Amino acid sequence: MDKNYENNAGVFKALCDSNRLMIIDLLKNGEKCACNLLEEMEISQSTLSHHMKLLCESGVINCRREGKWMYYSLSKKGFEKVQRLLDEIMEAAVLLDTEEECSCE
Amino acid sequence: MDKNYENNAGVFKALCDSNRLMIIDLLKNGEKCACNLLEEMEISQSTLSHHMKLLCESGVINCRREGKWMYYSLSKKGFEKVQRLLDEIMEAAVLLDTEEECSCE
DNA sequence: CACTCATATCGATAATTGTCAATATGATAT
DNA sequence: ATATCATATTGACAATTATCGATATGAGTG
Repeated sequence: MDKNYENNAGVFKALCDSNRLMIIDLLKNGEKCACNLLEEMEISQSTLSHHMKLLCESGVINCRREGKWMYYSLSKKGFEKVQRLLDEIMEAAVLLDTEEECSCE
Repeated sequence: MDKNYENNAGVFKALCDSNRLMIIDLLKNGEKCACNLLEEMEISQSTLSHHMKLLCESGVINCRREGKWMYYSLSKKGFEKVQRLLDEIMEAAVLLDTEEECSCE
């Protein structure tokens, strides 16, 4: 149980950083080399490498090496997993939006 | 652009903590009072309150006050927003899973 | 082999986040 | 008004994460 919460949280962690979302966005048009990503972002090479590692480990991004270069692409499987996670939450749920938004502040 | 990444990251941040996922899970069967949630979790009252604030602000949870009590429930709208975010990522994307999982490690 | 290039890892630091105990607030009841 | 109960906020601290520069690794090249 608790293990599962931890695991699932890990998947969402991959998506909760703005730089990582930008990386995902940059990959929407297809596979890119790490060096291309680096050019388009204002972060250091080691920081990019760190984010790529996280993204790959969480499964939402695929990578493959080609000689010196690393190529990254979005993982259909990975994102489907995230969707399934969300679906699980929603489907089992009694979702009753009260008329208004959260009324307390 | 950058603003948007930041905003979207915020939505996923709500889901990237195991205690918050547990709270969401506990709310699957319907609205619950903060005090009930507190009974079922091993965190302090102030910590729960902090998480509830985050969850409400991100929009995935509704709250309403009834006298002294706060009642929380999952927000259909909120989760649909998260799904839409994910869809945006996936739909625009050229998702090409290479035959195998990430081959580098 | 030595050299270069692309990427990964390490170690340190800064920033953010989770947590708690203590206290404040706001509602109800006496 | 005072007391009590449920929740929120505050302030402090611990844990985690993002970031960087420096260095290591590993692949290609001369």
